[in-house]
Amino acid sequence: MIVPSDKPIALIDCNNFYVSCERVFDPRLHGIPVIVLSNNDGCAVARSDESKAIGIRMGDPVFKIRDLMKRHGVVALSSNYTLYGDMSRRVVDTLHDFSPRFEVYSIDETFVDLSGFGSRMEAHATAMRAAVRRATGIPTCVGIAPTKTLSKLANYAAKKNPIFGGVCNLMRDDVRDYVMQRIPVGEIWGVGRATEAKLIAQGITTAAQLRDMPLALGRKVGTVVLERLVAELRGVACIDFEDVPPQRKGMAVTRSAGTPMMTFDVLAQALSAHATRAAEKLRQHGLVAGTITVFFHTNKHKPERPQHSASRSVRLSPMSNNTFELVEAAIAAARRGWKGDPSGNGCGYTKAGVVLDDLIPQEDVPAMLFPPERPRNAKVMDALDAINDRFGKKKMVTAREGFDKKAWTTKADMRSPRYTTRITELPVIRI
DNA sequence: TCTGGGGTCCTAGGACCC
DNA sequence: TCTGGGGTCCTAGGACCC
Repeated sequence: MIVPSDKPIALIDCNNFYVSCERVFDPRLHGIPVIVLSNNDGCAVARSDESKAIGIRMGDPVFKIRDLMKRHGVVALSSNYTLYGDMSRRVVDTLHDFSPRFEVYSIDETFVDLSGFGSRMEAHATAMRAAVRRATGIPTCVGIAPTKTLSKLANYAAKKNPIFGGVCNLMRDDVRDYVMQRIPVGEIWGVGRATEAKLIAQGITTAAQLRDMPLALGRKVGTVVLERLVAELRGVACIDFEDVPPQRKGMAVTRSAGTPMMTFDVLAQALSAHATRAAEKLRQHGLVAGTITVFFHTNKHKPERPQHSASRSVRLSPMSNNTFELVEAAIAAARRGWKGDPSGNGCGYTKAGVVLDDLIPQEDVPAMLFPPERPRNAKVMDALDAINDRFGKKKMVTAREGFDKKAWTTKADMRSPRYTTRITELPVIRI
């Protein structure tokens, strides 16, 4: 017998997180439309309320909204992940005081177990918001409900409707039903464009209607995922609370190029840089990879130009997190996928990446009967990491990557200072 | 001129085995 | 002329998330 859950789960979600981070350090950004751009300064990935109000949508490409931005004086900033990552850590640190059990779900959202707070849970959530605001300057909203999907829904309501005062509690059936009848099905966590279209075709347009859909029909229209989602909307918890992060399965470093990469050398430089970064990430997490895949492709938004895309994988044996081994493997794989004209020029690749799979903790690597000679051992990697840690990223790189990056590096022309993590970029106050 | 990056999960279908 | 069935594993691709 499956019974609905009565354990309250809170979702605390930072409002317009990237923009809010920027505003903490530059108060001039308050009250005006601000957007934060994706890598390569391509699209808007975060918008202030003012930017949303003038019609800028999530993911809008900058070149398409240039007029709108000019008309309304929109301030656009390149993304500054160093800053956002550090601010995110500070937000989570604050939450430690509010529950022994929480799950950091993304850079700006955390699920918090509020079991045991009884009738005080709303007051507790309000105190949590105030504490985060005080400690970091970041505004948040909280949704409370018996399942993760419903707490996402509650959070959405808290953000949309000021009547809730930033905390929406959907533990009560009547409030929950009221809210669910008013939320469009496409806004539900787990319903994307494709599923939304299928549901609307079935006449299902609200969260309440999706909740009342027969489970079997849910499975037929979608998959087991949609069936589970329907159950979650009924208050049956199907998605586990992961307070211990699961072992990650893959890892990727991919970038768009500032200008198309025409020659194999330039592509190899970019892929070397990505493989180098990927190896660093592996070592930071104490992992090794069993498979490396490289891919590169031309600009899909320009179908009138010649198109080409390639993806090649290599097994790493022995498994590795060694920069030199990964760079070598990446280039060998790229050579197999490379397509150039007779003069040696390629198609102008605009994006390339390195993907690592079959990750396991370094200490779990199976021993080999006949291990190959590996002169570039862990000590060299330690030294490499120590130098780049002390003197700054990319101070020491492989010759394959080199220091001349103009041909492929990503654009980030409007990045704010790394206020909290670089001593040279501290904010300065003049009195 | 200019369109992000890094993840997870599920399914279908082919290869392979007995 | 007739030519199985059931299981597992792997991969590619789709959908979704932030």
